[in-house]
Amino acid sequence: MHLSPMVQTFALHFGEMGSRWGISRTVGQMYAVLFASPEPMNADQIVEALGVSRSNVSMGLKELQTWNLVHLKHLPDDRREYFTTPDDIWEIVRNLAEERKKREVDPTLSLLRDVMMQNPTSEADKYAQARMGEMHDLIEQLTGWYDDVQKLETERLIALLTLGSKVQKILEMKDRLTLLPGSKPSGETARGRKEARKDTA
Amino acid sequence: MHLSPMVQTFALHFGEMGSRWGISRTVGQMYAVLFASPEPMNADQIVEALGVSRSNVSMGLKELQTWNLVHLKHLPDDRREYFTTPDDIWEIVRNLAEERKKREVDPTLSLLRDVMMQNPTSEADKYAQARMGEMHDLIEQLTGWYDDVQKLETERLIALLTLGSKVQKILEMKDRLTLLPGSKPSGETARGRKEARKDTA
DNA sequence: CATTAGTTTCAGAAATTACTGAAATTACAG
DNA sequence: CTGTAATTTCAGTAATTTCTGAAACTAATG
Repeated sequence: MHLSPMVQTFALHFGEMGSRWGISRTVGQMYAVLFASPEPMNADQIVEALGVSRSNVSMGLKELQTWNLVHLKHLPDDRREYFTTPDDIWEIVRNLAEERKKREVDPTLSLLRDVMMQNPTSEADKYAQARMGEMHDLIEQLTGWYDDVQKLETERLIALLTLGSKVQKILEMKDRLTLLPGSKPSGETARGRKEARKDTA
Repeated sequence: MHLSPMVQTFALHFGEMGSRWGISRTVGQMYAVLFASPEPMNADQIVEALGVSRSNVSMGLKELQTWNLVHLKHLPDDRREYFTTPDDIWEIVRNLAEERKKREVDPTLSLLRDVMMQNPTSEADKYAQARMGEMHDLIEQLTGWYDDVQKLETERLIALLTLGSKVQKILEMKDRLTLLPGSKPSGETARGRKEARKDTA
């Protein structure tokens, strides 16, 4: 590995983490190196940096591209391909979430929906089905929130996260205010959803 | 596999998903079976259900326990150990998140903090360090939100998620109201954070 | 259109991870 | 204690995943 100690530490750790999240160690390291590099890098520079085979880098880059985690660049008077990571780190998180949703969450939801259509052949199956219904609803709840929030610009998203559960306080406050003209309390929407669940189960 | 077609479908899919998230196929299947079972199950029942070796189940159960994903039960007049998954499915998500945070996020934060203390030996390192700083801040932002929200009871959490980005609307509304007495707009906290970032970079 | 730089593919090798059966351990009952 | 049921450990094997080098492909260059 021809890397400064700092980047090396980072790359090794990131590779380790990658391997716990379904990405191979080397691909994780490759991403770390690209992420930390001030300039776009070509495949040979990555080979140089990590001491792995050229073909391995080629495959890794291909994988990173399918995850939308790197951008392809071309430098003038150089026909090699250069790669970078997005400048806005939140974009990275968004792309990652988007891709995992597409690959893992959506198929799971679809399978759970299918199962909900079948009719159970035993008491145990009936229970299993109800349980899967719970899981289906939970995933929908989470992805619904995600879809909603995903659209926000980085600035707004950060504001929302910083707020965290303090929203509750503001909601109460809003309730106190809006209750005056006799409108519905804001907990309503959530409770409505919960009730819907029971019909399905 | 001695399972109803419904649970079998579920278990196979869940095993597949598990393997993409750093859990072995079999452990994923084991969890699916436990999750879908109306009654607590003992190790031999899982062996029976999935057709894997007894020792494999033993190890799998141990792993699930280290993740806090199963509860141990004892039935009267039976000294075998029985296992269940929590009734509240949100508890499962919480435990999972908690454990992953402990194992992956916290060490990463700690490493990033260490790197921030070092002094860079080159321009490239300087950039790398700034980049890691961005990552550090992002993770802290996310885990801060998580820590905050994690404490909420299931009901409240669902309400919050259902609200999603609509909070923004309410914030604006709140701003309009609280601006009257001349107090600060609520975007403040987030923007303050962002500025802090730049000092570090 | 031949040469060459750059990239990808792919079959087999290497490394890692998962699984098994046998032996060891634990923990309870008589 | 002794015997037995339940569980765990672990060394070896099987299966899977990752990685490599050689060959094939692609496309720009003179």
